[in-house]
Amino acid sequence: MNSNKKKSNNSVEKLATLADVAEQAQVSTATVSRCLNSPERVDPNTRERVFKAIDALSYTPNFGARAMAARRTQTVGAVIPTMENSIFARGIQAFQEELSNHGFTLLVASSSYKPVREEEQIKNLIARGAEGLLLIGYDRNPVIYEFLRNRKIPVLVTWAFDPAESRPAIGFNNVEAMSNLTKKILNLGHRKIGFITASLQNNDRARNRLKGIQEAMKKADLPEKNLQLVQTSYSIDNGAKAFEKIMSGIERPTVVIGGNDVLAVGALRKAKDMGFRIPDDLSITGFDDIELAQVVDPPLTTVHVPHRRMGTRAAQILVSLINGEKFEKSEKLQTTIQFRGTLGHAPK
Amino acid sequence: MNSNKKKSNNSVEKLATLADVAEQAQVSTATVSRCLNSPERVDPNTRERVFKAIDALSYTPNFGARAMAARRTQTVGAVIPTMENSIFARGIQAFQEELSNHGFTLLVASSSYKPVREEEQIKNLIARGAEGLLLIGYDRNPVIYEFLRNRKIPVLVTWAFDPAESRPAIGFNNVEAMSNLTKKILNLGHRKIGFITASLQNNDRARNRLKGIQEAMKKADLPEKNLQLVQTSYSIDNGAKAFEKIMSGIERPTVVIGGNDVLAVGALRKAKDMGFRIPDDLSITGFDDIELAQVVDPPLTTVHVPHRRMGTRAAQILVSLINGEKFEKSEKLQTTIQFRGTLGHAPK
DNA sequence: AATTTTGATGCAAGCGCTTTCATAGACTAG
DNA sequence: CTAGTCTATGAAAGCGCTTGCATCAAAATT
Repeated sequence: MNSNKKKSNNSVEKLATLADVAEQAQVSTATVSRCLNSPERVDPNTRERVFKAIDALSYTPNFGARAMAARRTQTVGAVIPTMENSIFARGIQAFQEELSNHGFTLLVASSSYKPVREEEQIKNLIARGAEGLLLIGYDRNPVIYEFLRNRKIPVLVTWAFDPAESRPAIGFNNVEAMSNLTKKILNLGHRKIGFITASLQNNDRARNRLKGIQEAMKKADLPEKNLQLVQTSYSIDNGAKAFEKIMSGIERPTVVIGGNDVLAVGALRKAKDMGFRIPDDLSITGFDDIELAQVVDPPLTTVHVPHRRMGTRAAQILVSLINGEKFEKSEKLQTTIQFRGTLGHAPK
Repeated sequence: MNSNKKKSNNSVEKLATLADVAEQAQVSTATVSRCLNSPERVDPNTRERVFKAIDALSYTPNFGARAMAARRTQTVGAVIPTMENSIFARGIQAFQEELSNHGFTLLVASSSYKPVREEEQIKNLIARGAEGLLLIGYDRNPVIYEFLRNRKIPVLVTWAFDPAESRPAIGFNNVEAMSNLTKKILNLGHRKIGFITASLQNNDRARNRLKGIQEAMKKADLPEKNLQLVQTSYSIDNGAKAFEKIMSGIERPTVVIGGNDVLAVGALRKAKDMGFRIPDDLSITGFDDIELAQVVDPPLTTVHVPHRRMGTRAAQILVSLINGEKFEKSEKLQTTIQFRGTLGHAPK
């Protein structure tokens, strides 16, 4: 009741295509296509025949072909620095959920905090048809922004909000957030601060957090030398090592600020190992408020970031950007300080 | 020196295509294509012209078109239950790294532990041209396996290894791993066990871990009622709630086994809140050995899984499967018990 | 000098879809 | 009964690439 009409296609066992479905259902490919994309435009009887054929052949549309023909992919891309720890996980998850509410699919890639790799991944996502991009932070080669502009790909920056920048963004003001935290810290009598941060290069968020600390310190008339800085990459172990380094100095700080929770937790672990009582002998703070922060002992005082809200809203904005709607104004989310157990008064 | 040869394409500002590059570089599209795919086959001078043109037009190949024409995508897909916590992160990261050593790109999707969603995602990945699939655990609708077999898509199961199953897999034997842990636990004098697990439905890994416990208990002649079971979904809070539930019973266990680290950590937190001294009053164990396990206090005794090795090896196997090499034999990785601070003798 | 080999390139046929435009039939209205 | 309106469908022109085959000039071989 069927078989080789065109070429010898039953010997090689090729995949079913739209055309195969069409043949099986005795309709044109146009009709099959319509069944898939706007079923209401085809007669119920025909439709049923078509879907039967689709099932029979276990046909799946070829995304590439479809994208090419329709010139839309309903896909957006996101490049995040890492999937390894959960800093971005919650936000991205929410982003993805909201995206699928709007009929979009998310493609995620990670850059391992390497600009070159980020560039590759961006191109890769574009090649795969991403119609919009979610990027973390502002810092990147202007050439990339130019490239994206040429291709008219909307870009939304997240995890950061800088009033001085004009491109679309949703996030929080890293300077402000960290400055607020530092003020609290200073109010508790701390005068010497250690700061464990990710590499400041190519990372505006890290730089701005530092800036926040510096501003608060300046406002309190503390000299720069009262701030001890260690750059490392994000991991618990590195946090621990950095902490050791800071504490090996002659001028020990009374509080160690982690550039993020992962670093802070590493510092905390090491601090306990070294016999510090937290927060009596030493205070430690984090940034992000990821799961980790709640389960360490004592629980970590940290800057809470509304990750999920950020992700959800980011999806909405990006979708409207893709739909050509005008971009109004970058959105700033409020961070709050989540007081838990690791921040206390400076020891006498 | 250029402009509208064909159609009015300078008004509408379309994206540069292979043809545009070809025109600009005064060569055929075939040559441009070769420059991209096998540069050694084109004359260096020509090549240079072409690359100049590519730059000038900031051209990026269209992945869909390329995939369609070449019938290969150099892409593999992975569907993991969740990105939210880091259970799969390390393994997937390693998987991805090794994949790119082989020139493949990874597409990740998450199913939120929902079979239906997993099915969708699998189809989606296939539609996007995934040439092979990494899946977590064995349990899924046979129809899906059938579908995949029809399309000749190699599938590799990971995070599990079951000698009774024949399909390609790399992972660890969940029954065995948990049975070993349970033996240790029983050796320490524990007789009443609480087990907090993910839903057993559609989750062979969870079921097998339970089975491991049961087997060990049976071997020690303990009746089934000595095992108290709570099913919940993976999250720290749920772990805490489940713990509370277990402890609200009349017959309190002396040890609580977490189906994974996340659940265990939740239990640990709650246990401390409730005033239990760990491990003196109560023991707690986890499974996976993720970062979390090391930083809680006391650090969690858990089953260590060689995530990275699993990911790397999975990539190698999948690539060879895609290249049509015969599949030899599923690989079993050894888990070990990572003794830390939460497992002790049963209280007198 | 004649022939074969080699290397660089172009031509053109698809790959599997969507979509515009045309057509045919079934109704409705005048 | 004729003209006008819909509705359901099909024909066919691409979408942006790769690749087998053909071509041609230059290099190597006789």
